[in-house]
Amino acid sequence: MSSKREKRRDQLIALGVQLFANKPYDEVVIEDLAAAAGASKGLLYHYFGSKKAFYLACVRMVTNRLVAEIESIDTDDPVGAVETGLHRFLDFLERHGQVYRSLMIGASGGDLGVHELFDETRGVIAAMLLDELGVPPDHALYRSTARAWIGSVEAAALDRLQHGDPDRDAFVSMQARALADRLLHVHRLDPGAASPRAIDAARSALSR
Amino acid sequence: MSSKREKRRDQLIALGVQLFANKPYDEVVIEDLAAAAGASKGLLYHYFGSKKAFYLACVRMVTNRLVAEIESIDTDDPVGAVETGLHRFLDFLERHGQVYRSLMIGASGGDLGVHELFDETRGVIAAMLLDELGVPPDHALYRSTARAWIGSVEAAALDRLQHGDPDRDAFVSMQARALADRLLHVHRLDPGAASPRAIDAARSALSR
DNA sequence: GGTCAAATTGAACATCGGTCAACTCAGAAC
DNA sequence: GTTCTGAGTTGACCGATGTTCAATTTGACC
Repeated sequence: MSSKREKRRDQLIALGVQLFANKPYDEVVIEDLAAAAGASKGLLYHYFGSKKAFYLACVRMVTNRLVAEIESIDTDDPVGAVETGLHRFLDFLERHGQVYRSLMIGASGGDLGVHELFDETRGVIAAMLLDELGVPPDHALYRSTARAWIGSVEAAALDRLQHGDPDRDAFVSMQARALADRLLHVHRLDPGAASPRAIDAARSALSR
Repeated sequence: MSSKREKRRDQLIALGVQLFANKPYDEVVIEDLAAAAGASKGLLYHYFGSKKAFYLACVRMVTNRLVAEIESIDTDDPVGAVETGLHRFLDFLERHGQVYRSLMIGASGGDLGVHELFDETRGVIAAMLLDELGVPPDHALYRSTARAWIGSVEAAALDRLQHGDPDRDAFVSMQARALADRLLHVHRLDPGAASPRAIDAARSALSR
């Protein structure tokens, strides 16, 4: 249930996302923003308190969308889950790539900066992955592996966005395979940490 | 040979790196910066033209240092080269981690933003890696693989910096192994693209 | 219709990046 | 030795813009 206040907030945020996608942070002037919203400058401060806070709210709107899409994947089949996760990430980038890049690039660091927010998002996704593996979230090797893999997916996806180069299926299969390789390697170092089901899934992903 | 002008420039940059490491971009005021340098505001504009340009110069100073350290690795032994590269990166983060993080986080995007600079740095390192493999730099699968791996190393290293968790040797061996796995997989998809020497090295890295 | 809290405004303020005309001064030119 | 020149340096000033706030409007509820 969204109150009238929340509706207005979301409406302003949606506009902000749109503006910040095309211009970097310090080229977006609050006054223009307010004008575009058909409101006054002061209103934005009433709702958000500061320009930085407003920007953060815009970023959170976008990252939330991504997390929601990944979260809604049903996890009966671990291998399939990873692959659809990758596909959804690519879809997400195709639709919101400009925004994603712009938001990640722009802005500055305060007490809680954009970087922290993106990092938190990666952490949430890593936690979902670890949970899927049946591994406690503080297991050092698996946590490191999850973060490494997520970092690699992000880097390669942005590279792909720029070059258009490895086609979707090749990309997905390469990344899925890389994850399986990494997981099996950690499993060799510390058998028993991950659930057998996850390990079997990794093995089956490699033998294709 | 550094002229007097370049000396002064570097001196100002060194101070900038120090300040930007502790405070985010928009909390560092040019006037304070000038005062700390024992100079006037106008001088900074004489040397750099804008605050953003000054910030970029500071970032470039740091990324150059990293590239130089990686570039100076002798590449007789591919496996050893990768491992020492990883070690140097960890060393670099241990010494300049605060700066690295702060600089990467701070600032906003203009015509040429910080993000572009960091991305360029990753591109340079990826190119060195591809060159080492004897692969043309525009080979899609290998380029994607290189970017993915570099992204994973960066993500995992920052994670390690935060948690202190996987010890150095485990970290290095995991990442080296992950690279070998990825390379061999691409090699299976497109044999003949990479130099046999590199592929042999990857094989030997896996059988340890 | 009255009341009160929330929404909204716009003028005033403060900060800070950027500009510029002037000054200093070391070293080249004569 | 004097003059000239150009770079280094300054600090006062300007304009843009984020932020504050007292005042006004709106709208829901009794």
